[in-house]
Amino acid sequence: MAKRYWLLKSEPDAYGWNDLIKQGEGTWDGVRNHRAANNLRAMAVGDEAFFYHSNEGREIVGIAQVSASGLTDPTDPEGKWAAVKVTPLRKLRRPVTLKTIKADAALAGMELVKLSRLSVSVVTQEEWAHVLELAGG
DNA sequence: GCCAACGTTGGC
DNA sequence: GCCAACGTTGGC
Repeated sequence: MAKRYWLLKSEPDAYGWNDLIKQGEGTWDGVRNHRAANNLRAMAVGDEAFFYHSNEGREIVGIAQVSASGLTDPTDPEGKWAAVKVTPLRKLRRPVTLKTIKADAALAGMELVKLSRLSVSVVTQEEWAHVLELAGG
């Protein structure tokens, strides 16, 4: 299957891009929303994901790559929820803010915009390419 | 700090 | 099974 694209949201206070850089690899767990969990389960190794800072910054700061998929959430005692591992791929030349995304007609349909509380969302190939353009490549 | 959106819970 | 109440998230 072709590579797919995602967006991972995190509060920089709790776990930011710099934390991912520092650790080299991060486990994406603790997701307790069914739609977000479904997205997690759909991820495959090699897929790429925007790393978005919520609350503080409110911008896409970098790109992460899925390094392990289909894991069971280690923070879930019942083992029902999913998790993946990601590694930092690269930082964006220019962060792309939520404001910019909302103001851009080509990105108005993003799951991030439509379901603002979703912590793991889908990014289409077109949206991915467009955000990269805004980021200066 | 406020509030809208959404999910979950619990009474019926 | 419906729906009101409540809690949480996250943008502003």
